[in-house]
Amino acid sequence: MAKVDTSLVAHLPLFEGVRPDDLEEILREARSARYPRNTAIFEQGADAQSFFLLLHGHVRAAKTTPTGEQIVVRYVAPGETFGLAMAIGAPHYPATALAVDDSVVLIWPNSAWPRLIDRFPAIAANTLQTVGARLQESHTRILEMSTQQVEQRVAHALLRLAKQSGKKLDHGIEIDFPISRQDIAQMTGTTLHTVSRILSGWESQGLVESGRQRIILRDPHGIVVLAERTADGGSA
Amino acid sequence: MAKVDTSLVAHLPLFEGVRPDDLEEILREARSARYPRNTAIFEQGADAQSFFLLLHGHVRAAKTTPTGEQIVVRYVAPGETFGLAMAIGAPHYPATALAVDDSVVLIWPNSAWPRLIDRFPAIAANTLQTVGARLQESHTRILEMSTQQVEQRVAHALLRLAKQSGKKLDHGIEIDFPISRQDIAQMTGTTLHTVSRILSGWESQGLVESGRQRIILRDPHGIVVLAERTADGGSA
DNA sequence: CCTGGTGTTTGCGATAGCGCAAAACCGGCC
DNA sequence: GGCCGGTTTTGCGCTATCGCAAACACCAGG
Repeated sequence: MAKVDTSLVAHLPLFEGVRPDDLEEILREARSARYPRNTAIFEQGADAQSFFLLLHGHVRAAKTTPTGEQIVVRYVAPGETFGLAMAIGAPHYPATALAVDDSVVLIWPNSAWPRLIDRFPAIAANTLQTVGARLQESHTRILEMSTQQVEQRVAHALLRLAKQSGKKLDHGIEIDFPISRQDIAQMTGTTLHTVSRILSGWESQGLVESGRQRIILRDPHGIVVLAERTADGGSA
Repeated sequence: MAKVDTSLVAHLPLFEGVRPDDLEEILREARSARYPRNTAIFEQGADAQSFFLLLHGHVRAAKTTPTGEQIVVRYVAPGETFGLAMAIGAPHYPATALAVDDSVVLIWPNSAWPRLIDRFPAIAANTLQTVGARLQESHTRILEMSTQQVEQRVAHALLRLAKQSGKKLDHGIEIDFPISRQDIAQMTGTTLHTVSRILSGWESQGLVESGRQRIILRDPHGIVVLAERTADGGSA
């Protein structure tokens, strides 16, 4: 197994405040693995045995109900951790992680966690911050679902994706991994049909350009405007 | 200011793994305060200067949109922490905290936080667990809002409240603080009108008994059944 | 080049729940 | 004991969005 260069990960929030030689020790406890597109990294409900740091690619974390409906909890971008079940005291993974693109991850056994935070308290503090940030995002999402209509929610979702994983183009921003109408529906609490209708509408207004599992924001600012619309159409 | 007896708080999750004499030192850094019913403890957007531990009473954390709509993020029960903005790296409180009942809290200045987690790493770990638990709850809530209809969401909300803050009665469980239809609407992403209709319906079926800011679950099991209903009425 | 399969578009009816409005209720305060 | 303000109840029309169904488009593989 190839050794991971510390310089690749030293700047990540997770390791802020960790000394370089400590970092080397930390990385020695991890192994790396590659997951091809559309393979599962772990399944919801499985015993949580490891936690992960995404190096390359994109991972979708999704939760499934007993009746089979799914929601997307989040998309993981390179540099972010996921599968932190142990850190937050859960014995099982609360969601399923799927590589939506060929992905490379670092994997630590859960048994390493107590030792890590004991020796490097900064890691606990950093993790607390990122989990806290995710909590805030969740609350924002709940707020949106409670108070906004579908079109605005979709707009917000796309803007967040563009910010997190957007590739700047000559004219516009492309979301940098395969994402379907269904995925967006599962992020915003609606159906793929409604998402499709909305995107079609936006496309005819030149706001976006999209196709099979591919979305380009041609007019990000226009989408921001949509996202912030109060609710009254405003079409004089 | 009266000194806080360590035995009152020693068993709380926050202090798990902290030695009794350390605990005393920790408590010395806090002051306590009393907030009468319906007074604000802090406002959304204000500089986060302190974090809190609720000793008695009940606190509602709510988020407001720019346009004035509100959602209830959670109800804080005695023994729980709130206002952890600093711990999660936020310079401002992301929500407003209101004492919904006469409440007593311990208050630490944020400046104490770095020192605390430095000297007592268990506190960081414990906080990570509770924040993680809240994150999971948020995800569950998002899942519910995405996949269930209003009646089921209200059922789930009441059950959670009953579990967290229910007072056992001879026959039924009473939610132990004043809560209005509007509050429940803001927890479930609906309107007070719809909540009122639902509770009226349940009342006529003997499932609940309720009045002004007061709810008693007379048949908790019946509500569980409702909460788990797939969606098809089933009235054949 | 053809074919299968997944993802997308679109039409059309059905409806859960909203939004507004008005009335009834309730509890505490003066 | 009566008044006042917040809370709750209820009616009624409306509409955003779902749900189903069918037709399409596109990519990958053979």
